[in-house]
Amino acid sequence: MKENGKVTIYDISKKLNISAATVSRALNNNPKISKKTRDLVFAAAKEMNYKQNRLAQALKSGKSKNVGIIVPYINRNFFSSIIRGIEEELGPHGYHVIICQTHEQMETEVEQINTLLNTQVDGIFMSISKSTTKTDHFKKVLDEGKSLIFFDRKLDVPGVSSVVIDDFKAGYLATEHLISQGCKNIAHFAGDLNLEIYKNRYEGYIKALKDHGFQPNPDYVVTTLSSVESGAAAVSKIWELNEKPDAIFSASDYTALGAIQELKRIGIRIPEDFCISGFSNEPFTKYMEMPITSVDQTPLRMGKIAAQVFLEQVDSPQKLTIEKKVVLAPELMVRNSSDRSLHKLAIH
Amino acid sequence: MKENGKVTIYDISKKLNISAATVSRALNNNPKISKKTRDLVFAAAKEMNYKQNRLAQALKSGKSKNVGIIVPYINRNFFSSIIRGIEEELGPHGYHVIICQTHEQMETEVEQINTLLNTQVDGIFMSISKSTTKTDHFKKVLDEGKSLIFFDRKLDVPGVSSVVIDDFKAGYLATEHLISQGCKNIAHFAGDLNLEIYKNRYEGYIKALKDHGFQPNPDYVVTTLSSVESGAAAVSKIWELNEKPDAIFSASDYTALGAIQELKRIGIRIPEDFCISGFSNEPFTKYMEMPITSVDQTPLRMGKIAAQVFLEQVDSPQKLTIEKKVVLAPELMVRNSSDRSLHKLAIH
DNA sequence: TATTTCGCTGTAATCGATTGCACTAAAATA
DNA sequence: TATTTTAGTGCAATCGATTACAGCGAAATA
Repeated sequence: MKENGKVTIYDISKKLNISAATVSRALNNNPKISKKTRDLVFAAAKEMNYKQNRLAQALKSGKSKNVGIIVPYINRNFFSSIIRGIEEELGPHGYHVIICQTHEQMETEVEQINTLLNTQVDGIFMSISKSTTKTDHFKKVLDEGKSLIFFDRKLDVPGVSSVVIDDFKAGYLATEHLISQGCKNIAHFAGDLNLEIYKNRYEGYIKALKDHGFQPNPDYVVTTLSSVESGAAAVSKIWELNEKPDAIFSASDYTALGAIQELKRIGIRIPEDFCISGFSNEPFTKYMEMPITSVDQTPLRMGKIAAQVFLEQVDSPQKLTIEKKVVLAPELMVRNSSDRSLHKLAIH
Repeated sequence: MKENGKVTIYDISKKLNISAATVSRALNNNPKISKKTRDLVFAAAKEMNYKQNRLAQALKSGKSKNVGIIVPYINRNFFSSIIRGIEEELGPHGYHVIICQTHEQMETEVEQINTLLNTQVDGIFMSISKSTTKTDHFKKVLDEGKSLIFFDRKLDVPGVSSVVIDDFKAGYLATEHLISQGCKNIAHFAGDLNLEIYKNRYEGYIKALKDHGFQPNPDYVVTTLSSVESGAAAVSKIWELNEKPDAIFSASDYTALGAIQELKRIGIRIPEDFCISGFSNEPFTKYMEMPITSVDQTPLRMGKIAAQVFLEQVDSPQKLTIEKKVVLAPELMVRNSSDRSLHKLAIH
């Protein structure tokens, strides 16, 4: 009960007339300490309102029991859900999570990694920024003997584990679903193709078309930003084509929404005349009056699995040689924006 | 460049044949160190890839440059936006944010506070859980000389600062707006009235009614959970009344959405026959085909201001005596679900 | 020339907890 | 009774950085 509320093992040791070493051992339930002493120490610790100083422990042990999580923006549903998953899996193991944002800047990403390393985190989880091209800063993490785990957006770096969904398959499934609904001219609203995830979605789309005997049409592929406005603009663009599409597989729910709004505005009926699938299963997709078909990326699960990979690695002595790549299955949530079966029933 | 990549000031001091103290001073730009030595040290530090150990600094200085943020759930738009605001304001000052969840359990909240204190955070930001009734754990934080700042959901605890929006005013504004649209029988879908925020919204609602000559009707107040289902159920409930309401001020966007869905299902026209306002300005409210009127809580701003309050306190020596209470103005976002002016124009 | 001042650097303690090694007294064994 | 074992503790170094205090050589002053 000192002024600043800082009670240390030395305070306890003085009070009980024993050494600080004994207090430390007693608190850690070291079997070499007699039950009598241990009980005394615990009683005194409680009475004096002793709190262990995790900083001191961390300095001594070299393990801070903190991990860093780096994402472009915290307040995106996808990322905050992953963070939640990691926190919930790691919390019970005594870890705290430190959150950083990159704002999609590689420069900031490098900086964040450096400060996290300075803080002695035991590992780093991250989704790379859109502008990330170099990998030196990732290697630094490995050089320090800490594990690095990519989730969703990744780069191939030796020694770095990753947890992603199968974006290729997701693109394939969504496109195949649109085909199954009778769509013949399927457009794709792509994301930044420099990112692996968007490239894979695109390729899944292409493959599905080919597998079902459709010739991919480059005019049907529009690169968009993940925004409602961008989706509406992209619709205007493809609407200038002679042979207009009758479906869109969008790599983003926001562009899908913008597309739907624009299509309705120009009088297109969905899903009768036009089918749409988005991506990410953003909360709003299921709340719409016309719920939007989308691909669920199971972010909570993704976070939990990333955390499990981390835990395996910290416990293992040869952690750096293990490089675990987990690929999760995406789940297509079929909803009204692309589901003609409901509609047909209504017609009958 | 040792095995584990740990370079300390001692390594630099050995290499340059000077003392570690000099290295430390040089790195900290202590003016007592000659420029020559300083340059040598910086060069060596860079060459050896030296990284300061923030744990050691923290232990020595008593300042970890970490703050804790405790929220019920990370992946709620409102909370993740606040976290973002805090991170963006504190990051440039060298702070890291550690995130914890309570899952609305007071027990967990107490635990999280304890582990954060053990980790020697310099301050704690939090929104209390629904089940929080005691305040002992908050006092502990103050006893340790650290600042505690509530945002949104708070309790009155001496010495604890807070940043909230004026929920009373928000409730008043929303209700008054509904009145201005010609609604005569306005219901309220309330949240957990044990929480100050929901109580204030309710009271703002009551006051607005009275101020405009309406007699509050207890039958029109339904306590709901913040979910779509709960909103639909609440509509069913008020629809059993003889005199049915013609508007709802809902303390949650989710219940507002559920209400809209249910009202549409039973054939009520919105906003012609019925007006609705939600609360929180969840992202989906503006994306709906019938965008939902809602109260914006400006979470980003709230987070930034909370961070500013913290910064003022850590810099001030008598921080514990200052107890700052910031009340932000809410912003009513009027949208189609309650805006009859648009509708009238259409009729003309 | 003798003394004071100043600029720069080193010594050692400190933050709080942990742990290898040494030590003592009591118990077990010869 | 003499000796070994064992249980229980203490001493002191350590993790890495900071900082009060002391010290030393060179320049400035008397």
